[in-house]
Amino acid sequence: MKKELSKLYEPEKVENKIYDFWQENKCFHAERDPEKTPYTIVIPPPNVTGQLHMGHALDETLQDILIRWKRMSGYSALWLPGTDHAAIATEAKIVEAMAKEGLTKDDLGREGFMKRAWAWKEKFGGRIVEQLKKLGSSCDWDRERFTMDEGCSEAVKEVFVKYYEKGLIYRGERMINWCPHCLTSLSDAEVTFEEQAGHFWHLRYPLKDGSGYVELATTRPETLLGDTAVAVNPNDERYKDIVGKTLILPLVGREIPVVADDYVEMDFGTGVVKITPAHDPNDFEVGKRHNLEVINVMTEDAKIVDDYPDYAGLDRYDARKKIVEDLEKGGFLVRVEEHVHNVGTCYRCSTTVEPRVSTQWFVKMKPLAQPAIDAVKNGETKFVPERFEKIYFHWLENIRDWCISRQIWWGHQIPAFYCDDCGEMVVTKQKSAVCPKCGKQMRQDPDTLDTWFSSALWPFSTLGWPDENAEDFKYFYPTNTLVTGYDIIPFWVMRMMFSGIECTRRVPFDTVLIHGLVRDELGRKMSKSLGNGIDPLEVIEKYGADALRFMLATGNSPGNDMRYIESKVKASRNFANKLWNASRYVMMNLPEDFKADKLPDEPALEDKWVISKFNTLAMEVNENLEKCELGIAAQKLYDFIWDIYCDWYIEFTKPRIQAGGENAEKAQCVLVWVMKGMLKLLHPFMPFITEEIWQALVNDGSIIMLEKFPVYDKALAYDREEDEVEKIIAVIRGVRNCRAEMNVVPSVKAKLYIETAERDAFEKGRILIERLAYASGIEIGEKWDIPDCVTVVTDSARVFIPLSDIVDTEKELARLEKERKAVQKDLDFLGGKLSNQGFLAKAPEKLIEAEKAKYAKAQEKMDKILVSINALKK
RNA sequence: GGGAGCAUAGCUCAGCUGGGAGAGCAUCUGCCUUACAAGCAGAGGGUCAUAGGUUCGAGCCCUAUUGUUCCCACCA
Repeated sequence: MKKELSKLYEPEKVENKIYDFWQENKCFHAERDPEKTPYTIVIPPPNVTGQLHMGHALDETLQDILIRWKRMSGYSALWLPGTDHAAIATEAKIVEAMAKEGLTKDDLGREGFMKRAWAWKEKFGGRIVEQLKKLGSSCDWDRERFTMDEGCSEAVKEVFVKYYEKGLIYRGERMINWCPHCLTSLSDAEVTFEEQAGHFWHLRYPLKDGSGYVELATTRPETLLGDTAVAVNPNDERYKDIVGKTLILPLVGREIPVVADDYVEMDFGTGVVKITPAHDPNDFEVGKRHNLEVINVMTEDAKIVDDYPDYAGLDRYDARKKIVEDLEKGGFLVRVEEHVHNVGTCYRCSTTVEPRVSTQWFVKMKPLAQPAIDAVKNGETKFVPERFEKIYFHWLENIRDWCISRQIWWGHQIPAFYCDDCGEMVVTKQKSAVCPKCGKQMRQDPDTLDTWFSSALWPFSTLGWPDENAEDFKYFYPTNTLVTGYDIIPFWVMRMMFSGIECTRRVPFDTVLIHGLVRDELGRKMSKSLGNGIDPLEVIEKYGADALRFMLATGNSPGNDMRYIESKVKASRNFANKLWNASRYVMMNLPEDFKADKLPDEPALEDKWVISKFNTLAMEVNENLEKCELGIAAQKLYDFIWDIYCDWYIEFTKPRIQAGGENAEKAQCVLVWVMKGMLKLLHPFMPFITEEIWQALVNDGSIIMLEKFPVYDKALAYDREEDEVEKIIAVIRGVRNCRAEMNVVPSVKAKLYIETAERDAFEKGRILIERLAYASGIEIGEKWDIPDCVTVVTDSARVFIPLSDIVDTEKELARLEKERKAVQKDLDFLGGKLSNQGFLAKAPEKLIEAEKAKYAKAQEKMDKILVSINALKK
C-alpha cells in the first residue's frame, strides 16, 4: 500500500473534499434508532444574515467535538442546526441598505418591507451556514431550522396564546427602555450600562409664594419640561416646612407641588429631587404614589415635542444645551459639577436608551422563574463550570417582567387583534379575527415579538413541538448539552429553561457548557469598531480548519476567556503536520498487500508498552470528555501522539522495520493498530486530517467519523512491560544527555557497557538502546570495571561509555558530583517524609508504599553514583 | 453598592477530588539521523500576587490584603 504523499499536510486540498464525502455518505444525519440512546445538541442559532466570527468558531468547535465523540460512542447523535432571525439587528441592516437607495420603511409599507426582508434573508441566509461547514461542523443539515419558519412560528403563537390564557402574558402601560435609534422598546437584558462622564446641574426652583427657592441637582436638565413635582425625604428636617407647598417650574411656568417620598436620599446632592414621571423609572413610581401627572416631552426619536415651542424639534442633547443656557439667563442655574454616572445604552446600536412610558406586552416572570431556579438547584440541569449557576440564579431571583413587544416589523407579529370600534381584544392563533362583540374585522397588533421569545423555544420548537407526538420530539427531546458563551445566559439560557419547563414540563437540556470570549492578542474584545477582529475563514485558509479547531479547544478551560494568538494556531498546524508525517512513515513501511487489522499474538516489549500507554490514553480521553474537559483531553492527545508515538515508538520500530521479516510484521501491525486508535481518539478534535489519513491508510470503505470510539480494555494493560521500557528510556535519556553535555556529535558512536541486575529487560531493549543512544555496540553484564569512562547512572543501571579521547576526569567527576547532589536532594526529601510520624500515620497506604519505592530507587541510584565516583578517584 | 473571575517560566496559558510545578512560543547548545527543519537531541528559566490559617502534606482548602477584568444595581 505504498503511497507517495507530500511532506507537508495541505488542508486546503482535503477539507472541502472530505466534507463533501461525509455529506454524500449522510454521515451527519441522525436516525431515530430505537436500539441507540439519543444524544442531542441544538446549535445556538447564529444571526441569519450574520458572518462567522471567532466566537462562533469556538462555540461550534466545542459542540462538534462533543457530537462527534458521542456519535462514535454509539449514540444516535443529533446536532440540530439553524439560524435566528435576529429581529432588531437584521431589521437595522435592511433599513440601512434601504436608506442607501433613499427608501424608508414607510415608503414600502409593511408588506413591501417584509417582502424585501425575506429576500434579504434568502440572499444572505446561506452564507453563515456555508461558513459553519468550513469548520467541519457535523450538523444534521436535513433538519436545519429557522426561527421564523413555519414550525417555529407555530410554536411561538402556541406559547403566546397559552401564556395569555394562563395569565402569564399581559398588556399594559409601563415605563420601558426605549431606543430612539432603533425606535423600539427593549427588555432589561438588552440594555447595557456604560459609565459616562456627565454633569450635575444645580438648579433652583422658586416657591410660588415668593418666599424663596428650593435648590436641587439633576443630570438631565432637559427633562425639566416634564417635571410634575419636586420630592424630599419625609424625615428631612431641612425641608419639613416646604412639603405641600407649590413651586413654579422655571422656563415652563407650571405649578408643581413639593412631595415627601422615601425614595429621596437625604445625604445625596441637595436632598431634593425633581420628579419627571414620564422620563425616569423611579420618578414614574414616585408619580404613581403621589398621583402625579405624566407629561411626555419627547418624541419617539428623542426630540422635544411641539408643546414647548422654544425647544420643539430639538434633539434631547441640543435641547439640554439650550435649556441650560436659558436657565442660566433666568438665574435658575446655581452651579455645574462634574459627575460620572451609569447610562443605559442599546446593546445593538449603543444609543443611550430613553426611559419611556408606553403600552407594551409583558411576560409575568415570577411564576415562570421559580421552577427554572428549582430545576438547577435540584440538579436536573447542571452548569459547567458550576459558578455560572450563580449568575443564572441572580438573574432569575431579581427578574422583572419581560417586555416582549418590539416596534419593528421583522419578526413574529403578535397574535393579538383589536376591534377599532368597540376596543375589544382577542388573542388567537388564527391569521385574522372578527370581533366577538360587534362582528367587525379586527386589526392585528402591529408589533412583533422580542427575538429571544422564539429562541427561548428553540430546543423543542425545532423538534416538532407543539405536536408532542412528533417523532423527533419524542426521541430527541430533552436535549443533552447546550454550549454557549456566558454573555448569553440571561438572554437565552435562562429563557429556554423556563420556557422548556413551562411548555414541555421538562428541562430542555441536562448540561450547560459555558465558554468564554475569544479576545485578540492584547486581550481586547474583538469588535468591528476596533477593527481587531480575526476572520476564522482566513485562518482556516491559511492553517486549516483542524489547526483552528485544535487551537480553540486547547489551552483554555471552560468559562474562561481566551486570546487568539497566531503562534498557537501555528503550533496546532505543526501538530497536524506531525501526525501527517507519522502516517507517512507508517504507510511507507507497509507492504503493498498489508491487511492485518489486529494486534500480533505476542507483541514485542516496546509494542506492549505503546499499546498499554494507548489504552490508558483512551480511558483518560473518555473521562475528560465526560467531564467536559475538552482542553485537557486535547492536550493528552497531543502529548501521546507527539511524544509517545512519534518520538519514541516510531523510533523503536525502525530497527525491526529495516531488518524485515517476522519482527517487522509485528511492528507494522502495532504501528497501524495504534495509529488507527489515535486517529479515532483525535477525530472529534481534528476531523479532516484524521479522515484523510484514515482513507489513505485503511482504504476499506470505512469512514472514521462513523468508527467506534476507543475505550479502555483491561486486556491491553501491560504494567510490567511499561515499567521495563521506562527503564530502557531512562538509559537512553541518560546517555543522550551525557553526550550532549560533552558535545559529542551523533555521528561519533561509542560502545556501551550496561551494568544491571535486570539483564532480561535490557536484553530485550538492546537494539533500541543501541540505536537511540548512538551506540556502536552494547555489552550487558552484572558487573563491569572499565577505566576512563563516562558513567551514566539510572536507578536500574550503570552505563559505561568509553569515550577515551574525550573524557576529562576532572569534568566527569564534577558531572557525577552534580548528579550525586541532585539524588541526595531526593533522598533528603523522601527520607524526611518517611521519617515523619504524622505522614506515616495519616497518609494513604498506597502513597506511603509509592514513596518508599521511590526512596529505594533513589538509594540504588546513589549507590551506583558513589561507585562511579570512587572508581574515578582511584 | 453587591457578586464573580483572574494573578503560575520572558510571553500566552494548562494544572481533574490537596501527595515532589507543566505545555506551546521565545532563548541557548548540538544535529539536514531516508516520516517530519512546520523537524530531531539536549539546556537554562518559577518563593505558583502578598500575609496569616487548616493539614502529616497547600499552586489547589479557609481568612485578610493588593492588583486586574467582568457581571449586576434606579443614588437624582
